[in-house]
Amino acid sequence: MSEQRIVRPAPISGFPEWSPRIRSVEQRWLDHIRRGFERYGFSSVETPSVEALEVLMSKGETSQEVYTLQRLQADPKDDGDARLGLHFDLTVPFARYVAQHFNDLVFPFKRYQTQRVWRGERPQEGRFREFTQCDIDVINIDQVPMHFDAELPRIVHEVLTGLDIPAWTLNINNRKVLQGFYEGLGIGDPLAVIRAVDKLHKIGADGVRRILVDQVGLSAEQASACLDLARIRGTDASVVGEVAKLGVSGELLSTGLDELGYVLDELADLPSGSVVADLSIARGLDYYTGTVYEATFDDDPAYGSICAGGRYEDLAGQFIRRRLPGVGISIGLTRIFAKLVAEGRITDGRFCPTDVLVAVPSDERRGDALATAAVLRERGFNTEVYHQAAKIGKQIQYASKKGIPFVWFPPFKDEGAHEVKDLTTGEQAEADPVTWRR
RNA sequence: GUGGGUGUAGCUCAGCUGGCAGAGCACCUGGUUGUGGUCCAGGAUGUCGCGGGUUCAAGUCCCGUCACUCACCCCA
Repeated sequence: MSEQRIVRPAPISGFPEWSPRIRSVEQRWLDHIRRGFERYGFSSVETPSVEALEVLMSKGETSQEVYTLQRLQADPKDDGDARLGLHFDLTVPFARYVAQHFNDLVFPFKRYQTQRVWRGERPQEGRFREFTQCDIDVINIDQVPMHFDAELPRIVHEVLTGLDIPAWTLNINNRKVLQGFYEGLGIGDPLAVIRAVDKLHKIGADGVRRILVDQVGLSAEQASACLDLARIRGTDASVVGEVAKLGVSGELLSTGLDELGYVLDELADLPSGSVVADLSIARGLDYYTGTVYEATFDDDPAYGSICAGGRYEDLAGQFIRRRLPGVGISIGLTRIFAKLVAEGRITDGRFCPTDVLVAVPSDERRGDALATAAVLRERGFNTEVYHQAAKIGKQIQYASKKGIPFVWFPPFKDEGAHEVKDLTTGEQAEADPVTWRR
């Protein structure tokens, strides 16, 4: 042992990392999600991990905790580097991307983007500082057809259904309904109400009522009406009628109801209950202006949203003198995956992708082993060669620990035959590398 | 950012009212000559998070600090 001082390795809170066995499953998920997005013709885009701070902050007061980037050797007098921040979502970078590459894109531009994002908040169960989002967005010039508001949840439904995860529900609402309803009630600050109502599932009706009356300054009647709206939930377009029954009217409200009804009708063929209209969800104080989405696990809604998004009127418009509205939705891969990992439900991963380990009985036979491995690889088997001549038992043990299903023995003598051992059954038989089938 | 809890071997933890630092798992070697998983025997491993204080003596008590963790806030 050297005298060298060791740096103790320690986990960094909120920055998850997995063992190879778990990671292999995550990669499978990523492949699956990507295929799901491509089935609908979305293009892939990747943007840098960093954006100029003014881009990240562009939509006014950003509530997100942004990590900034700085060189260790930065000249204190030079504040140039502090102009960069790690992106906290993929929608804002995408809006910038669309504005910047406007001439090279075909509209409506449909893209998917799977990348890590960073938020400097205190980590907790299901809440990370570095995590992966799988985003799909559509941005178009001047207006985005409502078609997409329905297509995105359909894609997400397809993708998530293909993953072995606990039951979940995708809730849908429309900001115009909320805003129009509150305005119809004569409420001056609809955003404050939205923010309060968004907490309904967490603090309950009485808690929300208290905020609405005490902090937002609504009358008891107004607060009651807001709560009546928030209580509405339904699996089909009938919720539109229920909102109408509350007796509030307005142009924005009816536009919102038309949109919400349209989306629900378009999704009517999905299994009942997988997509639910929920007039309480609002998505905090984000940039959404129409449809909003939020999915949670049925048995643990407090775990947080596992999927979220919505329609935004003009995110890209801040970067270009064109009107570029969009609609998008994001799968919180890390949050979903981490829950299953924590519950010990990720059990079918492999430590390595190797199908066959070719044993090396002696240094003289090493060439045979390499040649055999080349043949197997050519035939599509993931093959590794044991790294040194060693006891056969050791080599088998290595394969066994790595979860490699087969160990291949090249002839130990010149006139001998190849043999394969199946580690799951323990059986061993003669085989020919050119014709062998697992 | 605010409040609570916890930091001892690679991992999970034990270590009572201060008195020579432990277990299980994992790891390495062996149980002879070309075969793993079981079993048996043996072995290596620690700035007790870091800094200070009290004491003859601190993993243990006190102060500070950092990290992790839980709740609030907020979100995927």
